[in-house]
Amino acid sequence: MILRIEEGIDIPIYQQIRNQIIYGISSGALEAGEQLPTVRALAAEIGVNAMTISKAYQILKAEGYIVTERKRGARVREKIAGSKKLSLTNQRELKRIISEAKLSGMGRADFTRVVDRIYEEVDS
Amino acid sequence: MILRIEEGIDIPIYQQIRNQIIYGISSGALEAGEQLPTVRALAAEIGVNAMTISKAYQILKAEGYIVTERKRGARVREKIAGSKKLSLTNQRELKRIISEAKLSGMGRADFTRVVDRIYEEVDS
Amino acid sequence: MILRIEEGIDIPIYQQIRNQIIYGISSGALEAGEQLPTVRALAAEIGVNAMTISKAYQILKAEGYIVTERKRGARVREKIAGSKKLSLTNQRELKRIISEAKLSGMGRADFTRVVDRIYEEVDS
Amino acid sequence: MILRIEEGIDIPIYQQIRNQIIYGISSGALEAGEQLPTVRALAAEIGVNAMTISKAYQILKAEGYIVTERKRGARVREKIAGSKKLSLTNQRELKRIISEAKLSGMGRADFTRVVDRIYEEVDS
DNA sequence: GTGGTCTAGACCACA
DNA sequence: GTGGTCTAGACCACC
Repeated sequence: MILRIEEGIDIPIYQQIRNQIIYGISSGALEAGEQLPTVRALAAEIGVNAMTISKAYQILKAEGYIVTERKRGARVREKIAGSKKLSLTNQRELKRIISEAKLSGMGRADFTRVVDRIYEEVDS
Repeated sequence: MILRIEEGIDIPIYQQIRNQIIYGISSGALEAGEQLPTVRALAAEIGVNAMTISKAYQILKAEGYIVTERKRGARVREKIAGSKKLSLTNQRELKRIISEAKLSGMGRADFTRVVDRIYEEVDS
Repeated sequence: MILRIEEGIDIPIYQQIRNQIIYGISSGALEAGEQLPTVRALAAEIGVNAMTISKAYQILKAEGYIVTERKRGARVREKIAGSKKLSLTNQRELKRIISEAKLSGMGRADFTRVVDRIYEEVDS
Repeated sequence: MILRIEEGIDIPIYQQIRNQIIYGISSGALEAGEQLPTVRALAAEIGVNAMTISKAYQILKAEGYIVTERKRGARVREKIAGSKKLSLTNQRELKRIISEAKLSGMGRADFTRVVDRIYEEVDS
């Protein structure tokens, strides 16, 4: 599991970390119950402050994706609660993306093809 | 064509305006070549600073969605460049959304159903 | 609206601030839409670091009690979403409190009396 | 009397043990004068460090819920001091919970209903 | 001038 | 040795 942080982009580092870990869980690269790197270790590895990692972990914890315990560190949650719905924020984002896709000339079939490709990537 | 600015949400106002205009073009509410309100008129209408509108228009122009001419103001571009591809940013966002959807228990069919619903909304 | 931070207690400062603001909203001391102190002003007033206040505001924002905007600062949300249920955490806490109350000799009526008293305090 | 330690929750293990024993006494599962398991036995049973159990017992002793005697181990106290009042800490917690309940749209009757339900659970 | 992000330190409770 | 909290600074985007 390798995290890559992009610099020339305006997504906060802690969000990028949060997103990458979600990719990892979703794709199976991180298994249920699997141990995550310690805050300090991950901070050293990607060269950021420990608080930045801590913030990412706290978000993931608040969202129900991981659990953290004092002595044991952070682990992927065994059972992640499934609402089976997109958040309002994600619905809004998806609408924006689809609007832009349509303006770029992509039809519904083209878009679905992209979705399928990503699904396979994530659905290893 | 009515612009609705949501407050209590983290998207900058100029981005919201940019997005809404894209929805408008995508859905046909704004036609190719159609005149957009002047910066000052739109600023007055939705009660924000003129600089904010100006910034939104500049972005839309840089992205190739509108053209601005001296004295005549801004118009929707006649032929919007069709790359038929998602931008890297949008691909990344879509991947994030799909990852979260999958973790929430949505299968590929569930997701495609949401896409279809939004497509119809935008494609009205 | 005065915030009082207690020191000899192991509740994190940002939590205490979060709680006090919730008391304020619940009791009506803080009205819907009312402006909260700026992060820096409140930090100076109670003598803590600005990040500590910021963290409290972010929690309140994530919980849907307040909204924050770049230029306008933080305000009490106009319509606070009502689940009409206690969180699991609060149910667990309430169970613990009731157990301890019972062991101290309080009957159900005694406990209800305390609840009523607090309700009036909060329900000004 | 079975102790269940929940993981993925922010309450320290020694506190969870302390709370569960209080539930037990309150509900009658543990009777006055009843012998508690030895520190080592309980530690082995639920798979935690003996120090953790010891800390829980020390707290319960300091709070007056149990007594410890040389050689004989720990027992539930015969007569638990009945102040018939909530501790200041519990009053504060209850106030917080009621404030949150009220903001979630629960009226006093709704809250009392929850209290009643828990009372029956604890009062079995 | 606002909230948001980030750093480089520090101390603490838990186990 | 872990995550959690806190400080005192700094810079940034937004408006």
